[in-house]
Amino acid sequence: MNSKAALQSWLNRIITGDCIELMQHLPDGAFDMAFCDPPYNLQLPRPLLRPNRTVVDGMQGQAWDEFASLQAYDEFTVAWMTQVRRLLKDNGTIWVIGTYHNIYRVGKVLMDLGFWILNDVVWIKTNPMPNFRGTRFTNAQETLIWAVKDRRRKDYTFNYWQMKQINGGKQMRSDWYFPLCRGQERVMVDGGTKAHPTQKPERLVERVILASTNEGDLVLDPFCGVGTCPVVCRRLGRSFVGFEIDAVYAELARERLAKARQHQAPSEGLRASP
Amino acid sequence: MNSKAALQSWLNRIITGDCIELMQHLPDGAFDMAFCDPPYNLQLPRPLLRPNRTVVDGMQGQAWDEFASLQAYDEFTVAWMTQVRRLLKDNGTIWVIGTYHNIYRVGKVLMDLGFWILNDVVWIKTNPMPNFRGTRFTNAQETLIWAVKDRRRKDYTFNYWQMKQINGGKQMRSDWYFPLCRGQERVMVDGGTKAHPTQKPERLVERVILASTNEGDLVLDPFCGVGTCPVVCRRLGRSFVGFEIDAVYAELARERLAKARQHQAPSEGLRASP
DNA sequence: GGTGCCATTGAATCTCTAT
DNA sequence: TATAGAGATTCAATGGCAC
Repeated sequence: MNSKAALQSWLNRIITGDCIELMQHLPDGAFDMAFCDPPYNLQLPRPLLRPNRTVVDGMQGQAWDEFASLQAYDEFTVAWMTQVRRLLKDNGTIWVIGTYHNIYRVGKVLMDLGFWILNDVVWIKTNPMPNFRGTRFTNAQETLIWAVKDRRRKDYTFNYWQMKQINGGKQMRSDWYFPLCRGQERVMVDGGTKAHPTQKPERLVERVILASTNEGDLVLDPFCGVGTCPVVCRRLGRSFVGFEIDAVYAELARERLAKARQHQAPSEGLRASP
Repeated sequence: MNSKAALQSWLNRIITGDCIELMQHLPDGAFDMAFCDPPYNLQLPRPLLRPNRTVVDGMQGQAWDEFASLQAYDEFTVAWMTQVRRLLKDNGTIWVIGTYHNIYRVGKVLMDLGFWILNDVVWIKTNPMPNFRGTRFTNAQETLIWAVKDRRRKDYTFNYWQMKQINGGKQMRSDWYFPLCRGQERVMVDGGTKAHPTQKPERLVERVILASTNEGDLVLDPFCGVGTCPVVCRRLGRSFVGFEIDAVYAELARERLAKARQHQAPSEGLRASP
């Protein structure tokens, strides 16, 4: 199977497997945007207790987030990001999300590979987890880096006016305020436990996609987890290819995707006149 | 002159010169905290010097030149940060402030040198400069990284309760809201032009110092510009050593420092009983 | 149905000391 | 060096349940 056939067969689907390997089957320059939510390499040796002595059900013990060293994490980053870069159009953009555990290393690699940073955006959490021990500041934000593949291309997609409209008529800023993903949106298993420890809120990903893609664009999601980005793409009329190495997450993502509302283009009669 | 004599002679003074060279005259482990506001990779205020004092060619546009520039900036960062690390106590902390132009590279070097990140803090600007061309989001924040020299040392200074009090009784978060440095505080020359392009607001530096030092502590400021950190140190009763390579900035900083209000320890009779 | 109280929980590099 | 026990310590949002 050639690379264009592979793309066709994976279009709007979630594929189980290692994105670094799978991306090698896809053709150069096929994607308009990539949304990347890689493992953060959190390095949590011990469980954390709340003041009432209950255990925080967090990232501790997640094998997929454990790397042998900083160097190993860097090599992993170079491997996946090199493929993502190859798959993007020259005026395509990449979004990467992370915290201080990984974002500085990821951002450095991104610059070294030739990406040109357009903004860094901070997702300010309206309801972050406190620092229970009083040893640091409440860790209240995550960072997203937005960059274009080729510095010389000024024709990357940025829906300035739509962003301005969303922001009440004022230019959209780089600080975005959303709560954590909880409630009905959170994917659950076994009755009442969260399926994925780090599911992102749909509203966050929605703003990313609205800002930097147009209807019909093709989006790459190499670490799609339980499928937040594919679901938002489907709702907003963007095509996508999603990869997820964990078979359980991938299947949950497919089920979620099947239930997601599909985008409806406005009918001819309802369109605004030109 | 030995290193302890050098420290004594520079105490609470602003020294004109290259911090990478000057720091070599100071003794190991003398400082409790370092506040570092290094030049950004882009729009450098002066020709970028490699650690070996050769000038980096400022030509723009060529890929090899961009890479050489990034690499030179990394070398510069390693050079100054290695010295800062040597001068810190093992439980001392470093603060570095930057934007997306440099903070990812600086943060990566910081981790590689063995610093252990405690938080990244975002300074959200309440009055940022808009993006006039409408090609990106308004760049509304800068990033500060706070890290301890030795990961194993848990006894770094963090004035948790004071921060909580400042924040209205709730745990201080990592998102801080301050306006840009303007008005009376902004150092001006020639009647009405800004003396320094990136003068930081005193309130921002004040929170940094209140959070991570105690009265009488010794603070290192290797890039002190027009002297915001020294002024705040003086007002809050912290000692400091400040370096600035630009003689004009350094002199403006000294004049500003001379006018700054000195910290007054509460008199014996006014102190709270133990 | 609405309101109020209580329990639960979240990408977290979260202590100190004795054995 | 690793483990166990004592001890100090949390904010906003959601959901269930009583009234």
